[in-house]
Amino acid sequence: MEHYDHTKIEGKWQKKWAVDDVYQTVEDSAKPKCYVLDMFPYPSGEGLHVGHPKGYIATDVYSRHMRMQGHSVLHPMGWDAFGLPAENYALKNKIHPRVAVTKNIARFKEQLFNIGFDHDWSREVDTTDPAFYKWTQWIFLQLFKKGLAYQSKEPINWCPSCKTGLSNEDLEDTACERCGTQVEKKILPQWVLKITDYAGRMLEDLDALAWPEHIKELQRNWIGRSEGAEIEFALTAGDDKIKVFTTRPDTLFGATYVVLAPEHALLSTLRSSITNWADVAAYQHEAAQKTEIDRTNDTKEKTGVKLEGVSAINPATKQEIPVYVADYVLAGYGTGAIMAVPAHDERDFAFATKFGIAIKPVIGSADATMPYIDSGTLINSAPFDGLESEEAKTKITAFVGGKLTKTYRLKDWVFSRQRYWGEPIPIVHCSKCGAVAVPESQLPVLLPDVESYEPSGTGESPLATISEWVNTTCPTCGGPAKRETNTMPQWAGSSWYYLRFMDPKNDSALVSPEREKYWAPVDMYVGGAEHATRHLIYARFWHKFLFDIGVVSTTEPFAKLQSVGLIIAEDGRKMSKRFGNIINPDDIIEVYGADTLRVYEMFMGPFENAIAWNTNAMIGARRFIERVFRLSASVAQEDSAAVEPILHATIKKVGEDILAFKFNTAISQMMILLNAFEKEGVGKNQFSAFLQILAPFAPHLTEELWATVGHSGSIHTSTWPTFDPAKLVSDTQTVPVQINGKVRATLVLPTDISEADALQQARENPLVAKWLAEGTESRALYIAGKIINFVVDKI
RNA sequence: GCCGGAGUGGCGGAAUGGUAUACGCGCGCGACUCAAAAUCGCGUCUCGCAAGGGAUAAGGGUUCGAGUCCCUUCUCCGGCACCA
Repeated sequence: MEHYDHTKIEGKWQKKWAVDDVYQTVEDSAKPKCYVLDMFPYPSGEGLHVGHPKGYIATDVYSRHMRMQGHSVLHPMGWDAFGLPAENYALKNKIHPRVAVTKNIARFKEQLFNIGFDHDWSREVDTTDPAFYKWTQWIFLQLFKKGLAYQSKEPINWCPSCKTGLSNEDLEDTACERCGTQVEKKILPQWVLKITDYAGRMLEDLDALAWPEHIKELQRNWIGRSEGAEIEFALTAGDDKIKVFTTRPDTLFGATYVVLAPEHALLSTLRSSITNWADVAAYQHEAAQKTEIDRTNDTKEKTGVKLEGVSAINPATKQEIPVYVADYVLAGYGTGAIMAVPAHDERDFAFATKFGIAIKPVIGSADATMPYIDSGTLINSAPFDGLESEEAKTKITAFVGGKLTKTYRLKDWVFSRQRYWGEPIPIVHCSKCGAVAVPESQLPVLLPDVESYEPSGTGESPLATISEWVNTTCPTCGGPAKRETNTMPQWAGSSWYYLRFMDPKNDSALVSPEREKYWAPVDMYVGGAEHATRHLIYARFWHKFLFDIGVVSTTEPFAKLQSVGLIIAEDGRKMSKRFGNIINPDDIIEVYGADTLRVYEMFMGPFENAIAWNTNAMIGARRFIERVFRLSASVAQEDSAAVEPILHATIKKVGEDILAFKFNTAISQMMILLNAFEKEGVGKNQFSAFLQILAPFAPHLTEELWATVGHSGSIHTSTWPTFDPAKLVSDTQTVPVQINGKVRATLVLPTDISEADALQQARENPLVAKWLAEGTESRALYIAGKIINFVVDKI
């Protein structure tokens, strides 16, 4: 028998599959469809390491299985090539991002090709292709027209190293997620997307999604809903009112002061009434200087300034209470103002204690330890005394004319980047007409070539230096105008790319309604959990918007989601060029073969677990592949009766496990089957069925042996074998016998034996009889096919 | 602090409430070989000569029977956090 030459076999089939178009997407309305998608990669300059393909292998196994099960399968691949990673790589290596991206894509593609994936490359998309980003810009215009894209001059997160503004999702605590630099606050004119309008729906619709519970939980935390009330406090000066958000309107009678965030707009409005304005202004200035870290670090020591000359009226008690400005109240949450109830809130308690403000208990008993933060029965709140908190919340809110409301932790999406390598924002600024949408007929607004694409750091994009591009005419009035020079964030293209795969060549719509109806939603989406509060938030937001304007027919983009666990390096650290611990799949494939790599990565452990790469352990996968190859030489014409039950059990289990993403147990079951084949023999039909269920994992080897055994056509377009439930059970089965829960013997019993006969046989077994004789049998039970248990009371 | 998830051999891990440690790696012994590699066979939680006993982070409970369900505690991982 020939030696197993993986290089020859794998190369041969990869070429043939490409030539024969084996994996071309077929839109057959007679078949159920299945859209299987990976989170597409950034084509970085470092190429793929063995960790990247893990998710792609899983979707490959899944999509191959679905194809063999008779589905129309869409399994595409593309490139998320705009954004900081690609641009930083280009800057570092002194080549234009366009050139770098082209080169990197070619490299990635070759690496993916070597692993033998079933991607349909005729549907490849690239977010930096003008034919693609035309539609990214189009979506922005629709958002703009609906008032969901607006300009803001609020301070935003600024990364001094990447020299660009960032969204909340781009942060890792208070540092830039890309480079780890602490972000600063910077006031820059920004385009912001009103994702908060969708917060409620995004939260509510999570419940029905077939996503891992922990991913949904991450999103729930990120969106962060609080239910409470907005209540207005009148002032002793002027007509303005302070609107506060509180989750505890039941404690309103205990509100002994009000706090405004330092950035609160009302402060400057009240300037003329505030007699200690200099102190207040100084405090505002001080707060503005603090970084996010400073501000959140002083969790204990509260600071603030009392507004002199202005007081508020508690709408419940009608008492005059002081107003403070303090930075423990955040401008960006709720209304930027709170009613402070020191008796029932830890922060308010600390502040009131420091500043000598009255503390009035209104829940529980007056002598309880303060602050008492739980719900309870109201006191000191006539006429609401004696009510429970829950009921009081509604009644007190109504009593003072407030309204019950919800507020979210989620912030609007800062959408401008002061960088070169992104989609130009299709807006023209006209001194007469303001911000004007570029007409859709003029899309795409092409990203111009530029001599220096280095970020300026001034808060202006590098595009601002190209005057011939910047200067244009206003689409509305025809007068002189300037183009918007900020670009979109990296997340823009990835927020809708999955739609483009359905209809990648369409030039008149981002996706045709027919194609969309056929393929949507994505049936299985696979990627890292780190995208839970980034890409997956943005994509859901855009999708819901596209649903609202009638572009898509589903309210959610991704019906099912599986998160892939990282492969970490053998040294236990993250695989990174920095640590020099990267393993390149090309090297593994050269020595061990693509099928070995695929089987190993699926066998390593549960798909969601982060597991260290271990080249030693990978030998097991290689041995498995070789044993299958060797076994093919001793396949008999006649089937082996002895392996029938285990063969059918394996067909059943592998099919179920693939659907459940339990690839490790699917492979172990196939190993058990292979062990049985080697021991008991295997017939041609049995071996063929085995090859078919192994085919999604080891497509090259199985394709080769499929032909060797005598089949024509590709195994990958063959029909998945069916299992015969009648063959799952053999005539006899091994049943353990327990005495008081301890196994004392095992019996081989006919499958259809009655309880009485089973117990009888057990009692006659000498090992069992010995134990039964030691006491009085008080109970006996036979769980069919599972176990026999005798309860014996000791004498 | 709040919210998730997880703790099983030397390692990755398996186990609809029903023989804990499948499958694989590693290790040991043997066969083949002049020898080695590869391959194949046997063994491999722990105490014990054995009969038996003990062990799924710790402790309790439910059950004929618990890794699995319930309660308490500990540890690790992830998220959120001056969010009113």
